Amino acid sequence: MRYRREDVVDRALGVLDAYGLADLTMRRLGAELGVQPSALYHHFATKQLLLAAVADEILARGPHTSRPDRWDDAVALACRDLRDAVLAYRDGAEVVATSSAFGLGAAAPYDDLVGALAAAGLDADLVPVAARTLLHFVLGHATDEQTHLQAGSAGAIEDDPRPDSDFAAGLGLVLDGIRLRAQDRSGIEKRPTRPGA
Amino acid sequence: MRYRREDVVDRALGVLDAYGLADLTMRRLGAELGVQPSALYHHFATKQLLLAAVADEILARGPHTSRPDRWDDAVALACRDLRDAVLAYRDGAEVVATSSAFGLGAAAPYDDLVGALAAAGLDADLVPVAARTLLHFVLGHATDEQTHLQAGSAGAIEDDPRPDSDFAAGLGLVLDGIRLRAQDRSGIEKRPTRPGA
DNA sequence: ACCTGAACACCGTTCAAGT
DNA sequence: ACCTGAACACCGTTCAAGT
Repeated sequence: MRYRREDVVDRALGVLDAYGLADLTMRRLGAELGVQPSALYHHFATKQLLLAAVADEILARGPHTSRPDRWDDAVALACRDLRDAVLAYRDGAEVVATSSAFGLGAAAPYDDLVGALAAAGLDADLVPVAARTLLHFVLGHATDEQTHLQAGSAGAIEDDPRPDSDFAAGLGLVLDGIRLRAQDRSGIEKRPTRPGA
Repeated sequence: MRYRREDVVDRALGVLDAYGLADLTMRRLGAELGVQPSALYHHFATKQLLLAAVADEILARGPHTSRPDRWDDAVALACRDLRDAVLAYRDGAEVVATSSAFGLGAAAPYDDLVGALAAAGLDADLVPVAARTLLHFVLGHATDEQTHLQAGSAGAIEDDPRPDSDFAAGLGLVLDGIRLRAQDRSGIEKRPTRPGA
């Protein structure tokens, strides 16, 4: 059987979701495709590049909500989309975070955020800072969530399941910090930051 | 030669700083100590628990600045201390972040932040949210920095070296978001959030 | 273009046995 | 209490050779 890049990535997603990142090995993936591990190196020079392609595919398969007019709503939705995308696959957050850190893939969310932040009227050198701060929060939060999920199912750790409101609250925190520096600060008056908002 | 837990951790720190996390293997560490790899399992049940002890030691060796009176200064300094601690060892941020995510160690920074945030007069259930948001930012930022550092020295990626001001700017963002929710909001008026502060 | 087969240089972990 | 020696079940990657 002969495969193309996209077939390999598709099967890698399947192995990832079914067995987790630790079991997504070149040998395991080869066996799953009925092929020698060495055959995979015809499609990807290294495992790291395979994982970058997997990360990009996770993001491509995630939701791409149409951006609302208000810049802060657009930023919040970009974060939601990213979160939903990585939570859809087991260990998805870690795969995306690692590829993103190595600069080998997962550039789309950063570009999305920079685009959405452009309308905020921020100081130019604050845009990348804000984008990366949001990225660290979303991916860090999702990684924690998925780590505790499998740790809980393995019975290793006894821990509270962080609710979805936890994400919203943390995002609101960072978003308000950005709003304070934005030219258009209408979001702060419009949305009280005290509980009950 | 016979070793105790602390000797093993100390040598692990040395291997980590000299060769990086990827080369910190049980076999390598055993060789470095002049001992069979299996001997390490007398001190640590798994490699993960060894790494948790390494993470705790990295944090213990880091700075522990005395906390100022203002709650927001105390929070900022706790973040600085954490950052300085993990940056002092190669791949320190990743080691601490991983152990922290697995809940096997590195609990001190979270407790520090919760302690410093207690004086902010936040809604009770916002304190853990704020603490984790800060943790995600500090460790995510430091991990990025260290990843790009070794990627740059390996010549793999060409990337801007993010300056130290980048960290301060991101921290200011999150901190302002917390200040907005604090009972004592004097920090917002006292410290203009626009550039030139 | 895509794959096989075999090899190289490794991993974490277990376990009986030694001192 | 701490370690050895040997094994088990794996890794990522390379490379000549096949079709």
